[in-house]
Amino acid sequence: MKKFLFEDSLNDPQREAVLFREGSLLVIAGAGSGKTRTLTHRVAALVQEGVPPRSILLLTFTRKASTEMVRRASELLDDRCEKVSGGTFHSFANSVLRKYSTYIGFPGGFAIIDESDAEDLVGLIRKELDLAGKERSFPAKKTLMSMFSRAVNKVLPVEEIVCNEYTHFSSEVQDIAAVHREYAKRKTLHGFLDYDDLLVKLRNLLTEYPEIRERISSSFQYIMVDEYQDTNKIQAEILRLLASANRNVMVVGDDAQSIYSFRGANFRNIMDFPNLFPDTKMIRLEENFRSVQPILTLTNNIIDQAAEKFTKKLFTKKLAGNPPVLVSTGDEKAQSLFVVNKINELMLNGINPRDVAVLFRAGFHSFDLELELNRKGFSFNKVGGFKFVESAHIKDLLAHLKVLFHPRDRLSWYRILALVDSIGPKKAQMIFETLDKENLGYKGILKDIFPAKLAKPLETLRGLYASFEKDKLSVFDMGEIALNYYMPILKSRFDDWPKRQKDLEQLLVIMERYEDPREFLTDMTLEPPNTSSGNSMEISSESARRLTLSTIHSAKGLEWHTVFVIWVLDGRFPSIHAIENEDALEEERRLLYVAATRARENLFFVYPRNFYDRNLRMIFSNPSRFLSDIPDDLLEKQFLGSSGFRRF
DNA sequence: GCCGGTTACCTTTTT
DNA sequence: GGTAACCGGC
Repeated sequence: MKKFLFEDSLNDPQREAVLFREGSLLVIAGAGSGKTRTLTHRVAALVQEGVPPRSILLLTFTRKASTEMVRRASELLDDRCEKVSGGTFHSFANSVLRKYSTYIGFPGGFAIIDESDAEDLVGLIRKELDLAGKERSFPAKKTLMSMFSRAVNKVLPVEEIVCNEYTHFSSEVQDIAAVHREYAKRKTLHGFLDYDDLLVKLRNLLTEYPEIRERISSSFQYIMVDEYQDTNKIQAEILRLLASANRNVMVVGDDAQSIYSFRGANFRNIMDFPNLFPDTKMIRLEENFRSVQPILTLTNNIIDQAAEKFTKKLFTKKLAGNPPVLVSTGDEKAQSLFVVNKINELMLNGINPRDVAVLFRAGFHSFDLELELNRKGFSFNKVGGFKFVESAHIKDLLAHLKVLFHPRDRLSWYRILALVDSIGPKKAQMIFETLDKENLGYKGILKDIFPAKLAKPLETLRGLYASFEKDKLSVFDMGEIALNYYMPILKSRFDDWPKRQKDLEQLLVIMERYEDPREFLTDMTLEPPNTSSGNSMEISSESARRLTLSTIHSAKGLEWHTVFVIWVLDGRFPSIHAIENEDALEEERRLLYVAATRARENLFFVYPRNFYDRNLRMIFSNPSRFLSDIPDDLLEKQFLGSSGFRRF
C-alpha cells in the first residue's frame, strides 16, 4: 500500500486506525487523544488513495464538527475532501427522506418542526381532549413531549416510559397514550416530522424497502461516525442498515464522555457496537496530547470514582504544569469577580482571550458573569443555552415565510393569524380550515372567501401575501418584506422591541447567505445558530478573538489553554434534579469530566459558598460532591471572601 | 370571542 | 426576570 502522506505525524494506534480499511472498527478515544486528528487523517488518506469523496460518509454530532473536520482534511490534502458526504444523523435523514418522501407517506413533502412547535401541537391536542382539568394534574405539554421523545429514542412504548420514569403520572397513562396517538395522527395530517421522526422514518425506509437500502448503502464505501457514545438505539440501527452493503464502518467515541442520556443515548451502547458488527476490531487511544499531568491526574481521579469502571487510563508526556484549583467564594458576585479578575490577569500575561473558556451546567448560570464582563468591557461569545430561533419574534417572522412553502402548516398559520388584530384562536381556526379545505395556502388569503367581517382585519395580511406573488424574490427580499410587515406588530407587542429588531436584522444577514428559501428554513430548524455574542454589532473578525462562555454540552470536543468551570456547587452541579437518581448522578459526573478535560494548562473550579435559590427555596453551600473528597495535593483549595456590595 | 392585565411558576443539557 | 396559564371587562 502506498504510504499515506502524513503517516509519520501519528502515533501507533492513531496510524493503525487511519490505515484500517475493510471491515468494522471501534476506536475508543480518550479525551484529548487525537480523535478528530485521526478522523481527518483517515478521510484525507482515503481520498488520496482514490476513494470518491462522495462515497465517504462522515456522521457527526453537530454540523460545526462536520465542516471543521472536512476543512482540516482539505488542509491536509486538497479540496477534493470538501465533497465528502457529511452532517448530523438528522440532516442526513432529512436529505434522504426528501428524495423518498412518497415512500414514507408524505407525497406532498414535509416540514420539520422543532421542539417548541412539537410542544405547541401537543398542547393543542391536550386542550382539545380536555385533559387539563383543575382538580387533575395532567402533565404539561413539555412533559408530554419529553415522554414521547424518550419512548422513541429508547425504542420503548410510551406506557412503559410513563410507568418507569414518570411514576407520579402512572395513573394517567391511558390518556397520555391517547395524546401520543393523536399527536402521531396530526403530524401525518399536516405533513410534519419532528426531530425523532427523521430518525424513525429513515430507519423504516431502509428496513421496508430493500432496494432503496441497497442503493443507498452501496453508494457509501466507507462510513465514519464521531461521538458514538452519544448515539442511541435508532441511530445504531440506521448505521447497521447504511453499512449493509460494504460493511466498512468506523466509529469513534469515549464511553466516559457520554452526556446525552436525555436523548436516549446510553454509554453502554458503544460497547454493544461489536454485537452490531461481528469481527469488529478495537483500537484504544490512550495518550492524551492536551492536558498537563496535574490536570490529567485530577480528571483520571474524577472518572475513577464512577460507579461503573471505564476501560482505559490516559497518560501524557506533558509532565510539568499548574495544579487545578478549587476556589470557594463568598457569594455569586464574588464568583463572577474572581473569574473576571483572573481573566484580566491572564490577558496581562499575554494569553489570548480566545484561549480562555468559562463552562457551566446550564445556560442561565452565566447571567451574572455576563453582566460583570460587560461592565469591565470584555466581549465574549456565548454558546449553548439560549436558542435564538426559539424566541417569539424570530418564530413569528419565520412563520410568515414557512406557509409559503408548506400551506398545511397549521401551527404557523395559527401563529400568523393570532398576530392580526381582533383575530383569536377561534377565528384563526376557522380561517385555517377554509384555507386547508381547498389546499389553497397563502393564495387563499388573497381570495374573497371569508365572511365580510374579516375583510378589514385581514387587509394588511393580504397586502403581505400579495407582495410575495412577485417573481424572482431572493431569500433576503422575502425576509425584508416579512420584516416590514412585522415591524408594527413587534413594536406594539414588545417593550424591548429595539433589541428584538436587532435580532431580526441579524436573521436577514443569515438569509443573505442562502439561495433557496426552503434550505434556509430547514437549516433554521435542523442546525440553528446557537451562538450569541455580547455585542452582536461587532464584525466577525473580532468575534474570533473573543473569550468563550459555553454550556458543557456545547463545549464537547473543544479545548482551551485556560478553563473555568463555575457553579461547581452541590445542588447545581450535580443538578438537584439528578441527585435522586443514580444513573443521572453518574451522568453528572461524566459531564464534570468532560468539562475538566477541556483544559490544556490551567483549570479552575469555582463555587459560591453562600447561595440561596429563590425558586427552590433552598440554600446551597457545599462544593460539588465530585470534588469535595479529592486530596489537596491533586486539587488546590482557595478560600475567598464575599464581594460586599461593590458597584461602580 | 377577543384582549389586557393579573398571577404562578419555573429554568438542565440539544438535534 | 420572562412567559404561560388564568380571569374579568368589553
